[in-house]
Amino acid sequence: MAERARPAGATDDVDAVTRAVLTASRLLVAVSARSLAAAEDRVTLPQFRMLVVLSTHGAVNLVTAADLLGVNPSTAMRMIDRLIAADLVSRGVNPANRRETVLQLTPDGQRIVEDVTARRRDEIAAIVARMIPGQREALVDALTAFAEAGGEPAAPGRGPDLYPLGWVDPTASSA
Amino acid sequence: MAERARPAGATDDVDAVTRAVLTASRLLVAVSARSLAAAEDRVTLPQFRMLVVLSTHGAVNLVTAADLLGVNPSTAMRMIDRLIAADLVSRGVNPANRRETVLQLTPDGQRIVEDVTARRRDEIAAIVARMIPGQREALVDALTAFAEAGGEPAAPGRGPDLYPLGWVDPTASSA
DNA sequence: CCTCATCGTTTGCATGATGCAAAATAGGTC
DNA sequence: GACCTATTTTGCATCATGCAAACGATGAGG
Repeated sequence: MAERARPAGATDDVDAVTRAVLTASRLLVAVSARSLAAAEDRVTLPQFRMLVVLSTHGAVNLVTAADLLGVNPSTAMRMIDRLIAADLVSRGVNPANRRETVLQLTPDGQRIVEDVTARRRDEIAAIVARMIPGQREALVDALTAFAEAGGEPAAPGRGPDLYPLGWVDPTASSA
Repeated sequence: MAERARPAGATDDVDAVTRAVLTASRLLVAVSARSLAAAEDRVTLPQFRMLVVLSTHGAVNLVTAADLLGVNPSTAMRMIDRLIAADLVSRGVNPANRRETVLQLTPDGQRIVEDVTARRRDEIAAIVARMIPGQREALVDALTAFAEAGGEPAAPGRGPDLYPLGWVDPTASSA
């Protein structure tokens, strides 16, 4: 819609950028999928997402974890059961409020998240390293402008950089 | 790994770009998630992925669809059953080879894919439209260089532009 | 023609993810 | 102590998933 409603000049402009964004998007998804692949024989994708949530938000109770994940508490409940059985998550009782549980990653669970995260960072860094320095600077500026236009907080070094991690791409398989 | 093994100068450079890429990545996932939301009360996410496959690859048989989706034929089988029940996909018999089926989108199925695709394009176009023209050009160049460094084919106008469409973001919900 | 290996589809079985609704449990109020 | 609320847990139903086996159609040799 947005592009169709304009004279040809501005249209082609926005359209070209959109196409470039979509292509880059495809690459990013492919990178993430590869990073994830390593962990997929230990946990399912939803389980990994739960690990990410616990990794970024530390000790939380069940409803909070469910909210952060955007799923029903009952779903989170059974997922946690399985993760505990796999020794990736621990469940304790909040001494201040005995009706709440306290969920936390075990060292094993922490390590899985770190491994995938590191792998993804490395893959992106490797791609970036193949660009010439001038392109790198330009990319930072361009992406920063894009993220700002899209209203995405620039995500400063907030810990171990966990972001859009844990997706599935429908078309990546067809590539 | 890749960054840790270098002196500080080059490291910070690559690191800054990596961070920018990850931020942009998060935005792109958020955009896709929003585009998908509209369709999620009609089909599940795996079902939508199947629709995308059928939309891009036209009439295919079951094993092909399963391969494109990266799932077991039995999984694809039952998914197709449900999509047929919802009148989003049709199943016929290949007259040339009666042991093969021919799967195709119904008009309804086609429309769902088109709606989500259009919504996503529009959202990205809207973001791009908020950037100043100079930034837009720079973004195209930068992303093109990035995609090339990552070995992603620049995806020319190959039809209705279907790409990384249909993911799930573990951290998007926590934003 | 009949038989057999093969390919594509389908079904059986088991596990995980998911949501809604209801039960059980713990905390706080009057 | 009765009552309301928040949290966890369980019951039930549906979808997604893979592996293995059964079924059905093709095509090649005999």
